[in-house]
Amino acid sequence: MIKDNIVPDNCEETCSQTIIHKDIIQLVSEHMSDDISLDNMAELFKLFGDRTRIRILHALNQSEMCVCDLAYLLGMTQSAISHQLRLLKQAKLVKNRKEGKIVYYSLADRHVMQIFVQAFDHVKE
Amino acid sequence: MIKDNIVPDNCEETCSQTIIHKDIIQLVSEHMSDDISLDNMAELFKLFGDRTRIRILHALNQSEMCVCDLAYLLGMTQSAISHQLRLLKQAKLVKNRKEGKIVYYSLADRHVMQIFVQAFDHVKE
DNA sequence: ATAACATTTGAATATTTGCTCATATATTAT
DNA sequence: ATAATATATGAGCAAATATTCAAATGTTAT
Repeated sequence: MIKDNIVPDNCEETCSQTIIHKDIIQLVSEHMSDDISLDNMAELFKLFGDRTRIRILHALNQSEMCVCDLAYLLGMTQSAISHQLRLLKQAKLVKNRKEGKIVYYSLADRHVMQIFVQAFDHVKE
Repeated sequence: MIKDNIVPDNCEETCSQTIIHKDIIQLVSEHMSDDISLDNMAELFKLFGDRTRIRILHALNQSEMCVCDLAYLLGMTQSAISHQLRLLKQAKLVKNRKEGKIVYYSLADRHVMQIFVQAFDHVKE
């Protein structure tokens, strides 16, 4: 789908922003993904972009775990862990099952961990 | 490499945190990556986890661009774009070349965009 | 019933972070 | 030289976010 020209012919006069390369802007804007997709990506990456959450996900990639085991493993309060698990669950990155008073969390989507693994390779240079 | 037991035998007495499954904690802790790697990953994802930066990266994936063209394309001030480009450059996600007074930015590492693409697939469900 | 325990949740706090605004730097044009 | 332009940068502000603390919920044991 080709977008309409986003760069008006008279933009030098009407736009506050300076434009140097009309042609490049026009070309790139035609291939820009819609904002919603990019926003969703940013939201996904935002969840990965936290030390606590990434350690939780990495741990759950090894084994299903309950909240207080995670808290002990990561050296954090159970409340802090619970708050983060809620965010991860909202994003459907983890799921849980209840067994008596204990709640076990696990990864909801193996596919997501592929992103994780690929980033891990990159970080190791 | 097998780590030493991180769960002391007498932990129920000495630890403030309750431990329910010693065996699982021991197992998972043996396979936890070192904190520095996970921290580096979190830092990388943090950079991806912002609407502006992800749009910049997506645009630069189409074509090298200068600062003020990016500003126009994304509808933001040149200063805001410049600040974000600085962060992306620090992380070696983008590089730049100078031609007169114009600075052209481009992706520094095609490999990084693989992470981007994989996440994009996931977001589209 | 009551007590103990695992977890959740809301409010408060502290930190981080993205943008704006003003200014500085660097290059080109006159 | 001076002016104009492209970019960079520092300070300040507002919004977002992670954790703590206290209290609520739900389950099991006595």
